[in-house]
Amino acid sequence: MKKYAEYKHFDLTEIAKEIREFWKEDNTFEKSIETRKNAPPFVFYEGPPSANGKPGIHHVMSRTIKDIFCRYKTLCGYRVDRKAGWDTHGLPVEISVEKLLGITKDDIGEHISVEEYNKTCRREVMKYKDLWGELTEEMGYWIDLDNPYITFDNKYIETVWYLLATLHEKGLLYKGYTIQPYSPAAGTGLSTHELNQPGCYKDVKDTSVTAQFKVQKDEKSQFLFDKTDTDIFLLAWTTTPWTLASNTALAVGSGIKYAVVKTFNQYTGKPITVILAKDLLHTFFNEKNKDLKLEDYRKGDKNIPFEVIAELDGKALEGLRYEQLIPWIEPMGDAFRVILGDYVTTDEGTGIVHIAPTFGADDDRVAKIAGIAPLHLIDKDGHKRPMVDLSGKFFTLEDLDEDFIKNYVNKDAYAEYAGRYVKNDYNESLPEDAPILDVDLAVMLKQNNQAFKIEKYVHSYPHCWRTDKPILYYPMDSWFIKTTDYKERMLELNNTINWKPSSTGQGRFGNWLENLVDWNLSRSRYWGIPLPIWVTEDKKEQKCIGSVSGLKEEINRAVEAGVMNSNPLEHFDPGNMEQENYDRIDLHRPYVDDIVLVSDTGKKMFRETDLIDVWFDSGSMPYAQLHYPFENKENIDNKFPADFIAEGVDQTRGWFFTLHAIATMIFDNVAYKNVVSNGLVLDKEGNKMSKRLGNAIDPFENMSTYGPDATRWYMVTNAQPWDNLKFDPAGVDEIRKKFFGTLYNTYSFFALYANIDGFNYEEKEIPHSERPELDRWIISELNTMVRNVKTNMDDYEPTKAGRIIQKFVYDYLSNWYVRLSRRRFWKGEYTSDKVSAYQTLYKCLETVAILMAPISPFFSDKLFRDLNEASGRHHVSSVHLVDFPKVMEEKTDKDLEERMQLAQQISSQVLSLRKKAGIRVRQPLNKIMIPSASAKLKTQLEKVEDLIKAEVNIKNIEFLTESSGVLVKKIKPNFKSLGPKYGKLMKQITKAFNEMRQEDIEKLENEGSFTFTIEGRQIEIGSEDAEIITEDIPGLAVSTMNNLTVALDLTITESLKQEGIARELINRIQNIRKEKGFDVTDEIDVEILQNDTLKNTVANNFSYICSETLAKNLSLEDSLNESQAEQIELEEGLATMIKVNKV
RNA sequence: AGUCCCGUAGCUCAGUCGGUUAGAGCGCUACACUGAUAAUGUAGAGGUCCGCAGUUCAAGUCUGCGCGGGACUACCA
Repeated sequence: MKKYAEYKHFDLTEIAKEIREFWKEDNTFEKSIETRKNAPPFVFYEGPPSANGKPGIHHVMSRTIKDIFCRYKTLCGYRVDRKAGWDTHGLPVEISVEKLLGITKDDIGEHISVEEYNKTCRREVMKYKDLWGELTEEMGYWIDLDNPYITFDNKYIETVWYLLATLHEKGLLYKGYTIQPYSPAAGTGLSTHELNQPGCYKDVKDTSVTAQFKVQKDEKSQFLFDKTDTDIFLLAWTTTPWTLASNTALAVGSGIKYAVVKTFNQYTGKPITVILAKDLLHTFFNEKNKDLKLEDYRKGDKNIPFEVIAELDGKALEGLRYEQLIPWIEPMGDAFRVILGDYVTTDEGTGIVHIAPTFGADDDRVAKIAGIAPLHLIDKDGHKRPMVDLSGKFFTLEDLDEDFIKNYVNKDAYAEYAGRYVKNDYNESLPEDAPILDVDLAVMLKQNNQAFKIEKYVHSYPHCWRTDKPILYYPMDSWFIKTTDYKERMLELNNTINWKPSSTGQGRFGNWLENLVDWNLSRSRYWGIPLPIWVTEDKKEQKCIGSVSGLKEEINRAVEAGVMNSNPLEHFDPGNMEQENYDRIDLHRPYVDDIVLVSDTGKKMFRETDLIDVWFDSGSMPYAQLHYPFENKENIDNKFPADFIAEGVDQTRGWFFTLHAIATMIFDNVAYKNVVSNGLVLDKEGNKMSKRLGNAIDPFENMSTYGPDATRWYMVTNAQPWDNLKFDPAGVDEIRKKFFGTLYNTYSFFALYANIDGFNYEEKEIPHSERPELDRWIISELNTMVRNVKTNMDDYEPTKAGRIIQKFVYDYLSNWYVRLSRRRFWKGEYTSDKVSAYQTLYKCLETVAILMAPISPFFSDKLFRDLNEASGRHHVSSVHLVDFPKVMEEKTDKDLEERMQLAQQISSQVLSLRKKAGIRVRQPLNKIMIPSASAKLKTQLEKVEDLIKAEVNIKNIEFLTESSGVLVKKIKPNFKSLGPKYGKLMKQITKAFNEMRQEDIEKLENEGSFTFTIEGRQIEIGSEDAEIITEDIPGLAVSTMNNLTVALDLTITESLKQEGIARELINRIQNIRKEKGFDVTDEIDVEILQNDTLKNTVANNFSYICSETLAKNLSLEDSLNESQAEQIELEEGLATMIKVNKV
């Protein structure tokens, strides 16, 4: 006969190791997919991690979430394919390689060839692949690591190219510019990543100018001129005066109040009228001067009078036109208009913002929206340029296009400043005391009555980390995807996605979509997917390549045209999908850069040197992992869109977005139907984990200390996935001891007795109706649990599901069912009651094992296999291959659950009363009384009476239904029912309730209604409107909880006393049995040294004592041989000697 | 700066539709039990529900404004 495995000690780490090895041997993961081969698919996408960094504890978090639902859906009968993936491109890899090689970006192509550099990247990016593999295995994350998608693979790149070509065909790819940090000293653009290096932001002292922009007098501005007789100026502040020459607009805030102020220019003494934010008046005008008369002012006076002559909303200023401040160059398009800017504040400056679209990202954005032209120059090559060249100086006239100068440039005015560096830092040859452009411009404005205020201003400004020179925000060429064209559709589709939590979807993600800008695809780096776009030198013709075979054909044409000598893709065999074929080529730089194509008109075409944003790589994974459409074209419907994805909330604008954008633009579909975004894993103090602070948790160490199951269970049940998790190893240990320990104990208990009785689940199921109350109860709770776990798992709420399982195991199964059923397992013959107990407990353990399997895959499998090994109920090797339990609604019984709840509560109350009275539980007591019991309550309690009696060791339960005068009652208003009816009167009604006398309460009880008079109004209350509880029963110990009162009779009669002592005696005998190591089935002889108390006690409880202790003979003796006897004390002052021997 | 999340006992977290005694586990203290024993149970202490204002008969719960922690995005005259 097969036995249930029994263990000496409990070690979760050991269990995990054993099960892990078993899975390998058994191919359990493969089986879990194979056995569902023809089942409906549940599509899951793995967000690719980068193996360039070591995995951390937060990866255990997100992968646990992923694993849970994949395993759960497998149990529910779906086929869940899980392809791993690796993110291999991007800046982090490049930076780490630069560090490794001790080079900078500038060295690439100079001191090290691109070829060699990229080779290093390819190698480095997989540096920690093995470590990731270990983590995956040790934490029990089931994913197919043998066939991963890899973003640097040529097949992967080909699909990405296909997607880009599709976008190009739809006209969604275009070349534009963005304002990016640029270092003129280094001659290179900087990424935000580089800008965030420590020490990049430094305090600098700049000349700041509050400039006066002269309002044009026209129909629109007439209302302003009606109020004053001077010129009217809009005030705008800047810390970079050199950008004023590129100003093309002014922005005001629609919610900001502006003041129109009549005053004088402090430098020229001229009377002027200026407009600025009302809130900022005090920074420009001294409150002390407000009573000065305008007409008393003389040029040169220190105190300048001012008068607010009007106030208006920002909206009223919109559309005003003004004269160009520094009229050197004429813009090509609409300009010099007041527009609304969403980001305008009154924290600093004037509340009116100077807009130079060529030198500010925000400026560029609001100007585009308002249709304002940027100030462009045309250089000798015919290119549009900003006013500053790449070396950081104003363009010289020689470098500009002649026609352009003729038509747009005020040569005389500009000539004075052309060629000047905007920051002296950019020109090493300038002496320290060289004139500063900003200062010269300020002086010029001052003289022209265009400067309202000039001062030095200290602020923090980013510097280039390589040259230490200030950076410039500068327009750089970039390729864009016109995502804005699909904004509405993306929003629409987003509404169909089930976000967990929903706030991330509607809030963070929704808002992001609302404010969508075009996707900047360009990265001027080396290691990444090259942009497959070839352009003629005159920029007039483009080709976007969408496949390797397409590229091969184009090259062949180029070779024919004599543009290329040979075809580097010569050995590539179009149409052959073998990996080997694809490994013959390399689509990375520098090889693609060497490819020159020929245009339809016969011109040479060169590749645009940019790489694409790595986020496009990962966003393409639904298709690229399948090499779609080159392979898997037919079964894409089974793989797209995903039913479920999960990643950290930091991916909202990363992977979640790129998946969504590409799916919307190309497939007009969502990429995923359900998405869980989990929060951060912080240390136990709530700080971010970092290697620097030394507070990072090593996932391997944690899992080997506490076991992966405990780690996973802790992470899932401690906080909702989307809340940040404060990770405390002590909490993991608590889970290990409490949850898994309890479950292990419960199993051990079962195994111990099942093995003794030879229970193998061979008997027929005891019919539900024939099982005892307690069994039917736990089965009811079990089914309720299954239903609730299923509901929550279906709703992607693993935390709630886990907590429900926990509650069942602790409160219902261990603390109540097993504790109350213990006797049934070890007492008596192998009756049907015993079989029922075994079947019931077995069923509970088995079901719990299945329900917890997604969260704690190792322990659950161990538990399941130990059970199944002996019973053979399931013909599968693992818990992960069974079907999720069906809810048997017919076996749930709400009344039963409720009355067991009552039994627990009453037991707890009685135990508490015993405690207070100092009467131990072994001392039987006569009765408890429950007053004011409704008929329902009474029927309910009668069914659990025996349980309560046994649990708290009392003889009887009495129900007091009639209100005999002995009960002292208390009444409380039912706010929920009275509140809506009486509203404001509630305070007085509460008072009236408090003043009710015992007779009043009885009247309400007996007649079902009672009437108050409040403010002359008759208030009739019914029994629904009040809660009546018994506060006290004279002479008895009373406890009230949840409107239920229990009174305990503390009287101990002689016979109760004797019974109590008999129990003590039994207890001592049992102890001795145990001490002596008797088997639980051994029969014994007992001799006791008698005394008067014992004589009656034993006589009156003789058979009870014998049956409890398996005593064949029990005798009272006048003397005992002391050497074989033991001294026992039955209670304070009652001691004797006893001899216990095996028969 | 914007968007989002979080703030309840020493710690980690529940708290339904707003309903008057705010709960659990751990930890701490005291005890009980001893055929689950490296197990189990009971009781006790412990609260400015982050603050202020508002709505309401009634606010931990709803609204507004703050404070603190965190994330993402943008970096600003």
